[in-house]
Amino acid sequence: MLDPKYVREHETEVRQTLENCKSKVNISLYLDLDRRRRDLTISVDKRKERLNKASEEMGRMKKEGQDISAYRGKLQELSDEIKQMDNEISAVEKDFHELELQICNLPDANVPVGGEESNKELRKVGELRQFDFKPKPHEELGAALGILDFEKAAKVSGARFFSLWGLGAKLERALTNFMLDLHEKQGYQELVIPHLVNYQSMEMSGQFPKFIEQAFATKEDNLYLIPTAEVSLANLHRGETLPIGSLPKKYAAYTPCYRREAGTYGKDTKGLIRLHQFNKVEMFQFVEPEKSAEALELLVDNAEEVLKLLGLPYRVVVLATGDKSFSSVKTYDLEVWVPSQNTYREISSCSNCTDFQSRRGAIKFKREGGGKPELVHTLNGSGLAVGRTWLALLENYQQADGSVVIPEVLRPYLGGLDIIRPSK
RNA sequence: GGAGAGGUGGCAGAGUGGUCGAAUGCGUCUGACUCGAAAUCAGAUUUACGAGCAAUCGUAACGGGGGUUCGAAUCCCUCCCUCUCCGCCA
Repeated sequence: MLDPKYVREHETEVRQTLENCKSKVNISLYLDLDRRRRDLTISVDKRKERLNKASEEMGRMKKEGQDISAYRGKLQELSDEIKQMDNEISAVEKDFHELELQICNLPDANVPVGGEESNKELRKVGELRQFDFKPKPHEELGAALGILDFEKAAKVSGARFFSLWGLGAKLERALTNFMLDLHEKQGYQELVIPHLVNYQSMEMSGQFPKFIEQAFATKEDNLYLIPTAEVSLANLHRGETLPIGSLPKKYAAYTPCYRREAGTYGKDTKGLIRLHQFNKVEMFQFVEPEKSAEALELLVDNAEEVLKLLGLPYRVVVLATGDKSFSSVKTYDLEVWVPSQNTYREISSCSNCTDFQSRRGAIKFKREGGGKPELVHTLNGSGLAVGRTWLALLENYQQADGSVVIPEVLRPYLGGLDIIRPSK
């Protein structure tokens, strides 16, 4: 959510930046509703003042023992008028709020303008391995190794679900533990948090109302399965004023993520790339406003560290205005090399949401010398999507015979195992 | 799932129709006293929106929403949440 005052005072700039995001929000209507809301408030407040004064007077008279029965009902008309105006204001505010929820965060000035095609690669890290055989896709490798099975998962749940077996499951757990341990060293507190959240939480983090069709929902309880731990983490401090000394707050949590993937029929139908349920380790930060830009760079660094230690080649991309996340001012994607597809695929997304989420969730802090509470800035980043890490590892570390070498850093998490071989 | 209790300011805790945005205590901050500190004394101490250059003023908020009334923290309806006991359960 944007600051209405800011939109009011920077109309031209807001219009331009939203245009760059291909946001179709009617800013004229927004400003008009904002104006009406304020005009109505001014005139109803004047009436309320009159009513309050008169009511107080009656209270005083009654206390002095005077008979006020003659006045009873005299203020009815004014009271009714106020009620009517309040209703009108509510209606205007409802429209305004509905509109304001559709506006994405304004992109940072140095974010490239345009759609997906304008995303800008910043750097490539790690050597691409030269295979002396044709690298197999992970779904083939996994199936042959007996550690990955989509058919059985489909029997249980349907398309876009997976199951891991034996060392495959252990590898998933090893990766998760490795990531969480690393993030702890990087200063993140490990949390376990709800996977089912209420509407308000989805709205606060920016999922709703725009992406409501992408969420799995429970019919009876009005709860939603999280598409990312970001939702739960962002909402932990909703409505709180955090002590300045407690910032920055850095959290890491491992959760499954659930996505309906509506509108992606036919895309990435094979393998672990796109699923209704996958595991992810997520990092989240609450920071002081002036520190969020730098915090984003460090956050990306923290995510990159996982890939570096695992020895997986990747590249860093800054997303263009039309491709960045709805709530963010700037988003970096980390893309891991997938040999069988001969391309890089997203494995982490790191965003600075500035005060966009904290405004929706009223998350504030107070500065040292006192003063008004200010909104904190929030940042989120995957560290990493575990399933995609699993597949990248299989593909990048495969050998001609179909076995997979385990990177050094992961071996302690697998009881010293150095290679996954086909079971006989 | 059954029965009951309760949700008030940073915390504790009064307040059952009328100057109640809210007693009191604790905490916090400022000042006095002190070489300094403790103790003591005095004062201050919510947030949002709006008007104003500003001082300031207005409105709203006692879990959320609705109702009764000139007037609601207080009465009524409804939803949510928390706690206790019983049952069930990983």
